[in-house]
Amino acid sequence: MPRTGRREQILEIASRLFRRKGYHGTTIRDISEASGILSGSLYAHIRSKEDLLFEITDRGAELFLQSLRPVVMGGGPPEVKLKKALVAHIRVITDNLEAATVFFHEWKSLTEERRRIIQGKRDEYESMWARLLAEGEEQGSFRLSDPKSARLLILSAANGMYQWYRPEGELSPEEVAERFTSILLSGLHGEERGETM
Amino acid sequence: MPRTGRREQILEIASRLFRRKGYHGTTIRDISEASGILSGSLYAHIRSKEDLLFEITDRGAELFLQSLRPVVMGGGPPEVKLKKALVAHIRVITDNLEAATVFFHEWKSLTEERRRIIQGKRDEYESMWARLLAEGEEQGSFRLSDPKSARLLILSAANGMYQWYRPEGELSPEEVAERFTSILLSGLHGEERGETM
DNA sequence: CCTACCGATCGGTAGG
DNA sequence: CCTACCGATCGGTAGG
Repeated sequence: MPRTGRREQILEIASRLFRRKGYHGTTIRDISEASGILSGSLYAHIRSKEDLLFEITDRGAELFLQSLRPVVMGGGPPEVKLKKALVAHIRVITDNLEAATVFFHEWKSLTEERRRIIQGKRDEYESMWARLLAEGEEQGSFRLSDPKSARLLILSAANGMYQWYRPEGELSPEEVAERFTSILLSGLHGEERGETM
Repeated sequence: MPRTGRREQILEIASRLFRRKGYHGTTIRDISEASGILSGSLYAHIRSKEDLLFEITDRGAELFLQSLRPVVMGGGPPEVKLKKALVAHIRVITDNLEAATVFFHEWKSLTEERRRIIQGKRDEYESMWARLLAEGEEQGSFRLSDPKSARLLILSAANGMYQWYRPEGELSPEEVAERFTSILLSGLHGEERGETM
């Protein structure tokens, strides 16, 4: 009978390897060596290599959704919600750097059916951001000449974080979110400082 | 003797496949079938599969560098240069969607020595953007409380375009660049409209 | 979770 | 550019 947490350990190791070498660039034997379980024995814990990719990717999607949902549903001024959303997004990335990277980078390697599941969750996440921006516009906080461009710019900037954020860097997730919010709200022409958000 | 353009044709096909399935997810036989050349015969044109990845990636890097260089070197107000830089960046992506995607997505699959070459060109590109922003700050056009965060936000947004830009979409590269510039300069609080840039 | 293994496929080559 | 092929490795399984 499998020791408790063994499967979690395999998922963590797979996340790390998929992040570094990609899904197709990682072999079952790589995972075997890194986990100290012979490759054939891995199949006592998993059904297939793709199962690992799906589970990592799907958990990642859920983390993003679950952390953004209360922000979008909650109240407060749009500026505050924007910052909270960015904090939530960055927190998911910084707390799950491997899984988040695999989520962004490798989900297209899933086969049809499972890729569609992830695609659905990505769409849901994107539409939550769209709602947040639309609300800001309705309330007069944001003036967006083109909401779609604004959404794409913000999401690209937020999604790109997994490529450069280092937990050991000088800025905390909250500080990065604060600076991004400042630039996004006021632009390069004149950032506001010392906002009490 | 190889027909003229045969090698180019192979590179184009490889770009398309690497974009869709990733480098490790694409086999020599995939390229063989798509190009109508038997897999063994491909090696009359290339030395290795990795050669293809490197050539695609390196050409992509050069396209980005060569299109940004005249903008950074040239004169004009920082706002105009920012927009020109975004136009140049988007143009490279839209005119070379496959190669640009491979450049962003697959360069880490290169082996040590060649990955370092690409890394160097990426650093060079990033530092050109840094110079552009620093110049804007020196001239009083931009007020950046944190230049590094600003650079990362802008580059992430610009780099993310390969993931969503569709040539057949409603916005031309210039129009996307204009909207991005507007948001980046003035922020969501108040975009300027009808600027004569 | 191990031993022992399988058929399929991989990138690449020899000889024309 | 084709024919014919190679050794290595792949994801996965049978039987304990």
